[in-house]
Parts: sequence; C-alpha cells; structure tokens
Amino acid sequence: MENITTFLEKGKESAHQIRSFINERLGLKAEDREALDHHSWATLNSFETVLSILNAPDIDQDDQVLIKKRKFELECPDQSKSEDNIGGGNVVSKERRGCYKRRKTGQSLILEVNNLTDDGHAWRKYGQKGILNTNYPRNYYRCTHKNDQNCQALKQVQQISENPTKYKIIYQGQHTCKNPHKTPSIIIDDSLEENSSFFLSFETNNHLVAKRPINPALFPKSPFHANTTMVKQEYAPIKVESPPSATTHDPHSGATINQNSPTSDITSIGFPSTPVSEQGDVNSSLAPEVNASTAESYDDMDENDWIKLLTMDQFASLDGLLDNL
DNA sequence: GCAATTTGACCAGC
DNA sequence: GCTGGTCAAATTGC
Repeated sequence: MENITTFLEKGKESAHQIRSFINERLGLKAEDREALDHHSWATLNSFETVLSILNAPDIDQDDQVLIKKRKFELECPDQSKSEDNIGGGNVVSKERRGCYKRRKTGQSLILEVNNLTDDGHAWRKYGQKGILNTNYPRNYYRCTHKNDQNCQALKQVQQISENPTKYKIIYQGQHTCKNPHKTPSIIIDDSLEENSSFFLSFETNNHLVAKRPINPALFPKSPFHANTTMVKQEYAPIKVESPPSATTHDPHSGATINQNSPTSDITSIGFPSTPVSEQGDVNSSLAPEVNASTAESYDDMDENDWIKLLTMDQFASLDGLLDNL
C-alpha cells in the first residue's frame, strides 16, 4: 500500500510538473491552454482521487465496525443462522425484531437512469420508505442470494422528484454470489447516449471521491454501456409512482411501472460533492457526450479498477494533447 | 406450498 | 426527536 501511494504521489507530482512545463515553456493559444487546463486538472484529480481512497481511514472504520458487530452478535445472535435455535417461537422472534446491525454508508455507486431494467443480478425487495422532501418512496433491495450465498449487495431505487421519469439507483456492497442465470451489466440504449450524460460515484465514508464530471469515454467497457437486446424488466414488482403519461400497470404484480422505453437509459452517473444522504439529484448538465459500446461483464471490476481506467484515460488525453502541440 | 412483496414497527445515527 | 435503513409478520401470486 505504501509503495502504491508513493508511486501515485510521484505520478501526481510529475503530472503537475508537466503542466507547469507546458504552461511556462510553450506559447499556447487560448484554446490550447484551456484544453491543457482541463486535461491536467483531470489528471491531477485522478491522482488525488486514488490517493484519497488509499488514504481513507478504512482500518479504523473496520475496527469500529468489527467492535459493533461483535457487540451486535452478543446481543443479537446471528439472525440468519439462529432463526431456528433461539427459542423458536413467534414471541422470541418478535422480541428480536429490530435487533440488527445498521449499515454505515460504505462505498456506494450511484446511477441515474431513465428506466428500470435488469442489471444482471437478482434482487429481492425488503423495504420501502417514504423519504423526506421527496414525492416518491425509496425502495430497498438486497441480493436474492443473501441467505444462500451470504451476498451482501444492496440496492436502493428512488424516483427523482424533480424529474419523475428518472430514477436514482444506489448500489452498496459487492456481489459475492455466483448467479449463472443472470447476465451481468447494466443496460443502456445506444440511441440515447449521444445526448446522455454520465456521472459515476464511488463513495466512501465521508470521502469525496471527485468533484467534477468525468468523461464517459473513460469507461469504454463499463457496465453502463451495453446494447439494447439484453433488456429484461427486472423492476416490474417495484411499486413506483410514475407520472400518468409515462406509466402503466403491471398485471403481474399490480405495480406501476415506467413505460418510457424498455431500456435502461442511464443518463448520469455522478461524482456527488456531498454524501449520499445529503446530495440532491445528480447534475448531469456538465458531462460530455457518451460513446456507446458493447455489453460485457464487469462484476469483477471494483472501485480501484475504475479509477485505474480513469487515471489511464486522463494520461491518454494528456498524451494526445502533447502530440498536438 | 413456496417464494416474493407489502407494510408497520423497530432501531441506529445524527 | 427526526429520519432513514432494516426486520419480519401478513399478504399476494404462481
């Protein structure tokens, strides 16, 4: 870890020097200077981002979680395993109600989509909650394989008050389950990408990962790019209160579902500047256009993988700029 | 009958 | 005390 940090610090410093060098030694036109500013900022920001993640006080937080977990286990024996051996009756079950470990906001991925479709995983709804200052309830999902494979992935889906045709999806935790029946990837309609904006957010505890929209081309193979043929209506069971003009009634579940299109049109994936609980809707107006790509599995990619891509892309951009000078 | 969803209650964190 | 996340009994659908 220390080596990584050292290398990143050096890379950051080098990027800074390159920027200074170009700025001072070369007579740039205003537009070139602007481009240089943009790319150098992005490059430096990438280093800052990675460093901030690596330097996050994870160990301390993990320790705290561990302590709380132990306390929880003492007071509330593991519910999934002890359901049958703690006295067994409804009375005991009721007494244990609410005895759980509430998750602290860990790393989360925030998406803003036009439609709700399959993201390649099976989810089971476990709650719905009205949220203050919002017109629509927030739906809570956990991985279907939570019990059989102890998969800890969670997902929240909420229709955006200001723009009811869109939904904010928050993914928390990573899938540890193996589900051969599900194809990975989030689906996006190529046809809409031209005018779409992407924001991607990986949040850590109290940690701002980035403050600025990123180029979606950074994620040429991201799960947010896919073709439209893989779409499956995953969310039919979700009771969402869409505007009358854009909704229909699902005969299967009785739920109201969005009818805009069968695709999952991700319009923004954000780097919010505030924690999940505080941030408003993700601003998509600043992001550049999106290039379409094909669907692939990115289940294996974690936050650092994306950041590597991000960093590499910024270097490539800077490289291209230098070539043109 | 089983699995998934609904929904009121409970509790942690702020 | 309020808000949001989770639990679990009840309900619904296949």
